[in-house]
Amino acid sequence: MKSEFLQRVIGHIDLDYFYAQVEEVENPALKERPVIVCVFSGRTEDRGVVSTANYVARGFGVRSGMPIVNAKKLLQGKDPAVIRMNHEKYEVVSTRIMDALSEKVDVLEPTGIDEAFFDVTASTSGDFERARTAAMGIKEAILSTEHLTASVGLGRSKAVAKLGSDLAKPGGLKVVLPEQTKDFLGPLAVEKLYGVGPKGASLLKGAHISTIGQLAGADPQELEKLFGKKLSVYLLEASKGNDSDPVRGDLEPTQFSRIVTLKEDTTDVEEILSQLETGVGHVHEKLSSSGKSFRTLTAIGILTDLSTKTKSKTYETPVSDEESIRGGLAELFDEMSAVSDKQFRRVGVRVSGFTDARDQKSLSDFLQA
DNA sequence: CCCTCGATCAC
DNA sequence: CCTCATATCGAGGG
Repeated sequence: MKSEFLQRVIGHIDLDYFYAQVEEVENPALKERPVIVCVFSGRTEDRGVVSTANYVARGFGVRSGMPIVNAKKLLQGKDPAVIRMNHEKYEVVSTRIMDALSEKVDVLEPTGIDEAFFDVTASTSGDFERARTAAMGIKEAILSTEHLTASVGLGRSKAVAKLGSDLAKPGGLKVVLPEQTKDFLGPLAVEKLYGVGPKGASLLKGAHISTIGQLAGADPQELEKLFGKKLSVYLLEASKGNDSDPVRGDLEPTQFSRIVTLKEDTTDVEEILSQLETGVGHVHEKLSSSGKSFRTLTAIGILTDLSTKTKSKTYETPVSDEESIRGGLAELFDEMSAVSDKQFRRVGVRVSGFTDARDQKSLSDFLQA
């Protein structure tokens, strides 16, 4: 209970250019070369995007999300290493690191395969210098055990910590003391703030808000008109480093999904279901391995113009078998294609509305009814 | 309160 | 030219 009145000490850790760095560790000769780890769509030989590029490749202008073809142009004659993404491999490394990390902090909240928030308020008694030492130890441990570099930010809130690790990249440590928070955040561009993407940034620009400092001084009423209740309140808090969302170590996934790119655009439901079969298997496997059942099934379609259509159904009672997924999807895609005759480019499946053992219907519930 | 759907974010 | 996975919000309808 002693941490009850302490100012929080929050960290954010980000493994640098993770997928590409894992490949470098496995094959150190790659370090001198541009490396791009790619997701191939399977449409044609070279279609797809760059998932992660090492800093050598970034030096030539390559960015993640960039079509592979474009990246290759930028790396013409630069001896690039083009590597197919191997998610399983990165998952193993990530799990090892996250497990070790969870031993070194009070609370760890992974937010992706290569990043996590952590809380060290209690173990440092709220002292940022002790937290700095802990963070250096964490970076050192990852370097010596996995040969990987990471960037870390420390601050009094998640938004501050995240911003810190971002500015510390690659390989650095940024400590924002509570009393420095305002000066640190003030001059930064709003789009740097966690939760502000392209759409939000452009809305803010329209309101003549371009720095986090300006956001902090914005009229709450006006912000609410632009962003709604929840988000406007969050933005205002985060811009002052006062976002209060806690670091949670106990988060369970609430959905599993899989999207595949079709060999070619189509409206044919049979074809869609056939090509989505591996996706169904994947989602079903995730359900099995996590021991979850779901109630809501969603068919996802991404049309030729890249707009997204979804259609979902909720089962009366939780299910987890593959046939409920397959059969449900057939219905949903039939209904979807009946409404619009647009062609699908990518299709997917999502299960959500998990029920855990606590509120699972038990035999006694049935006997009572 | 529950369900459905689209949008946004960020990985 | 344009991958993939997840969480969250708000609107609209019941």
